[in-house]
Amino acid sequence: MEEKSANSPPGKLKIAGAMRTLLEDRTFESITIAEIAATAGVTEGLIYKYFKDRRDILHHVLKEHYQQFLVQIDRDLQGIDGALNKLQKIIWSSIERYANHRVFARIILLEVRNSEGYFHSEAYALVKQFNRIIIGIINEGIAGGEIRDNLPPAYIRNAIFGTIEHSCLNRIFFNEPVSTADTAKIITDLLFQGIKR
Amino acid sequence: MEEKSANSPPGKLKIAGAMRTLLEDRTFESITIAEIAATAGVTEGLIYKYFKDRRDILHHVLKEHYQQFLVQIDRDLQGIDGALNKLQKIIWSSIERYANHRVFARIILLEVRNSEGYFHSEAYALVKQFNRIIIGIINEGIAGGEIRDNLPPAYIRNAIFGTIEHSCLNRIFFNEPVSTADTAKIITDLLFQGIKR
DNA sequence: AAAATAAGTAAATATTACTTACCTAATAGC
DNA sequence: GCTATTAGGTAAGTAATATTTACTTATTTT
Repeated sequence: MEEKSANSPPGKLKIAGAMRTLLEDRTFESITIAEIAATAGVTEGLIYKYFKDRRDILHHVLKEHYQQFLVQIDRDLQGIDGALNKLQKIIWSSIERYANHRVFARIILLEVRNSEGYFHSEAYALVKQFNRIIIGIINEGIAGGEIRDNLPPAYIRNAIFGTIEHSCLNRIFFNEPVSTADTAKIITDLLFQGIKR
Repeated sequence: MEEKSANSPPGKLKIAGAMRTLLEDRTFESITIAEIAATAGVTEGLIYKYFKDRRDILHHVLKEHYQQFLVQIDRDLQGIDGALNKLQKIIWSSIERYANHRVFARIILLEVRNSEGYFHSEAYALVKQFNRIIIGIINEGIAGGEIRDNLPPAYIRNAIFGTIEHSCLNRIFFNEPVSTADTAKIITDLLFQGIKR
């Protein structure tokens, strides 16, 4: 049975909400089960009714965020033609997400990749799904002659997301605001044209 | 007094060595103090004589790795003229490091950035030092007309390291071998020329 | 050689993730 | 409409493990 957040029991919603709140300005490692329970207003035991362990809560929160993100990306891409135009929009949308959803950025960029379990989570399945979409667009661009045909698509994807992530990470660490429009423009220009004069 | 690894007490060396060994195929989170002590052949108490806490051992190991890396980079750059040639060599050297020093890659790409303490560590000071070198080379390239003058240097740096890291991360996760030469060639080409046809 | 400091140990304590046994309210089946 | 079953929830434990403390032994310094 698909579990929609709408019909999730109130306790589960409160637990996930508490994790989100606490991640706003704390690292995952520093957040204790006792704190989560207190913030959620439930007992510690209940947490283990809904989640396998502490990390499972994190994966759950990421999954929900990523679902929203994919819905938004899908919408953002509608009506856009051309692989480069689509990539440009994806760059913009991704930066916008990181800039306006610090918790999402924190989790995916810093907190999950260091555990084996993540790669078997539902959240990671969504990441792979997004990846396939990107690779599809890149291949479309190569086939259509918009994108160079002597670069492996996976590297192009790595360049796009590596650059975005590195650019957003520092901002997140030091709580600096990110101008989505400016950042997206610079990164798109850099990746499309290269750095060489 | 500067503490050289040469004159570190044997216990401290064994502890750092144990951490390195265990990180070879385990995540930091999963490594316990008891295990470190057992692997090192010392008692748990001794660990707290030399290190503030568990994470401090990690920072210490990273610092030692990074020191080696900086020495190597310095050597690698000798005799190379031109900003782009230097950047190309730095790309190659960085990939080579990640490819051949999995523990180093693990620590810096996955294990430290999620804790506040890292940004006050000696290891991070070395990272900042390396960053200044890179920005210097980029500025040199802009001044000399080799590199476009309408891209902020920090973004160029982000693109270089973001792309390298993303390209090496997956390989590390899934234990795939990395061909330094091929990877460096592709990334350099991609970043220098851009992805647009 | 005495004093001081560094290296190292063993056992206690403190923290915190996770379990167990239980209660209560809702709900499905007859 | 009564009963069995399950879902939501609690409180008090247990177990794992990071960190401290008080102490012993070796090494240096004067």
